Amino acid sequence: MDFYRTMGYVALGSYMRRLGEISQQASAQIYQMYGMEFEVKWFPVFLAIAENEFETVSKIAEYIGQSHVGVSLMVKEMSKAGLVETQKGVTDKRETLVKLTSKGQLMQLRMNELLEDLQDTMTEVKNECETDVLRALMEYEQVILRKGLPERIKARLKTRERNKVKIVHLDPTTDAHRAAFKRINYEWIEKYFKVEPLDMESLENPDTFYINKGGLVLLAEYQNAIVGTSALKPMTADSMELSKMGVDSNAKGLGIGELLGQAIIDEGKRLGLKRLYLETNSRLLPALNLYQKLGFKTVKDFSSPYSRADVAMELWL
Amino acid sequence: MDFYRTMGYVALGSYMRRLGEISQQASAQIYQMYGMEFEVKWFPVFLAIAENEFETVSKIAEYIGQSHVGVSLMVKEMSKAGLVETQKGVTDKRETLVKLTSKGQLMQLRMNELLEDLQDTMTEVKNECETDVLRALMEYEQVILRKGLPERIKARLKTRERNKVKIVHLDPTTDAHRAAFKRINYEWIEKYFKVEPLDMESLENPDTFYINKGGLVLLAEYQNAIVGTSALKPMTADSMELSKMGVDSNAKGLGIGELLGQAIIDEGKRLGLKRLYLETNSRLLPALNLYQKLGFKTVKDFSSPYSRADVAMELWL
DNA sequence: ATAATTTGCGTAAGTAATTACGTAAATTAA
DNA sequence: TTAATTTACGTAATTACTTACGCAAATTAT
Repeated sequence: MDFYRTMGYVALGSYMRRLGEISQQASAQIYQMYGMEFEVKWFPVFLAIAENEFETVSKIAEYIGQSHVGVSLMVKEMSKAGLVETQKGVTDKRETLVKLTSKGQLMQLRMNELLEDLQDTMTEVKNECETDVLRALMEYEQVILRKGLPERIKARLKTRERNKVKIVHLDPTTDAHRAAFKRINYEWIEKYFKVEPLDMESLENPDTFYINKGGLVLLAEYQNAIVGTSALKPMTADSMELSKMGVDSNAKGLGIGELLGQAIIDEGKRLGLKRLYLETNSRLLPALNLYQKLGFKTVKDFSSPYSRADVAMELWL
Repeated sequence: MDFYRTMGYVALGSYMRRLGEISQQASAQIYQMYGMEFEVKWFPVFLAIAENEFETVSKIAEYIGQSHVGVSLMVKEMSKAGLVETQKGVTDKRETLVKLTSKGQLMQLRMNELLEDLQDTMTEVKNECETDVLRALMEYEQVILRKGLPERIKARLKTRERNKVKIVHLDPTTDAHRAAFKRINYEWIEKYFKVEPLDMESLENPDTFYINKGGLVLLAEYQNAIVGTSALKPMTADSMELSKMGVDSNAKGLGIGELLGQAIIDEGKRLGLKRLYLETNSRLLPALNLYQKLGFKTVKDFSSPYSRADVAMELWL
């Protein structure tokens, strides 16, 4: 068990299972000591039947938290051992009602003796421990029931992956850059709208359309692939238009849009701009939320060369 | 899980196992989230190999506390998945040395990221709990390692069973009594010594030999069977000789000898005796210990009609 | 040096559970 | 009332281990 102890909380699950298995082996020995021909695994099923006579298979299963199949098999075994007997339900003919036989009742008497002694023994163990294991386990169960481990770790995974995203300037001489810029933007435009002539012109020629005019195109690189784009095109001396903001559908959820947006704002500040402007569509809710989060405010009156634009926003730097 | 919680410490083992299983299911989800094609059960084996390159199967098994067969099978699976590779030992040709492949090393990098995040997550969980589960579990393990549950419960079982033993007077008209008196005493006399004429006379006729002379024969009854005997035979007006103290070999360990001895002493007091006397043999160590425990002291000079008698003891009431 | 024992590992079989799936009865919807 | 869905349960297959056992290499005893 040394391994599990050095691994600490990380291997808590395995450690618990292992300790549990050891305890169950001890239980087998104890049953033997008490002269009981009784399998450890029957214990919860047996107690459930002993408590409520004429339980059904599925009620027992639910009560003890095991599958109905497992209960069904165990009832069969216990039946063979002469401890329980079954009969079909009267009102509901699908049910299998289970009750103790007289032999089972004798076993129950012996079991009660064992449980009494075990209770005392466990109290002894408990008193030798500083902390109350059972309480600790029950509390732990409550905590991970409230919010499971996968859910808890998700946020950490996201920030970890987001940190791996690099923002780079589009290099017009790199084919992979040009291809990704086209692919990612055609993807979302075709999904929601129609590709317009201006789209084709800008996506095919990022150099002449953005960069040579004093603007820029930023790309998000993740795992050796380009997964996000955004562009700035000069409007006046101290303002530019943000556009072509797109994230690869396989890379959604990492917050890449936010990274790109923040990088664009930083670039704007670096270039000494006073204002960023953008046009988008009211159907693109995640985009609207992102722009709002970045600090953009809606502009009322505007006209656009794009037919899909029905919302305009600006950000004063 | 309600069942396990209401059962409390009695079902602690099952409860731990169940919680562990739930945690392991969560682990499977987490691996998937991290994009790892990795089975939960590989975890300890994988870490063992990652820590020490070129571990042997049995060293891994010992380290993680599983059977070497299990490790062998998992190494096979992981080998198939391309994570590890094996080679036969050079100095010891029986050994199978295991190390990570380059794919395994990549997996290890990802695993390290996961473990780092999991570490943080578990710290978060730990902080939400009042009591430290891991500490509690480790403490519990220590306590039951020091003295296991079967050992702890044994004493309680013994007193419970001893309380079921009834001491009764031999009834000469009851065949079962006479038969048991003979059987139990012949058993130990034949095992250690030789049956003497006086044995036969007394064992065949407990009425004329003991009871009609003012003495008595006590029997220990347990589970509807006679499992122990002892007799008192008058010597003088206020002293009697204790003899024929025997316990069925199947009922040893319950302390029946002590019960019989104490009952004999009580009878002696009730009859107003001043002294109990007995003869035994120095080879019968458990018997000597019992008599000493009951308060008998060795008598130096004595003569006995039994050839096996080489020790005499007395108790002043 | 030879024999006996121990050690390392793997195959086969067993165990205690599970999930997948099928059947029949009961319940709900149309 | 008929059809669709849900529920109760069992068989079969699967999983994640275990123990039993056997072989071969290494070590120890004679």
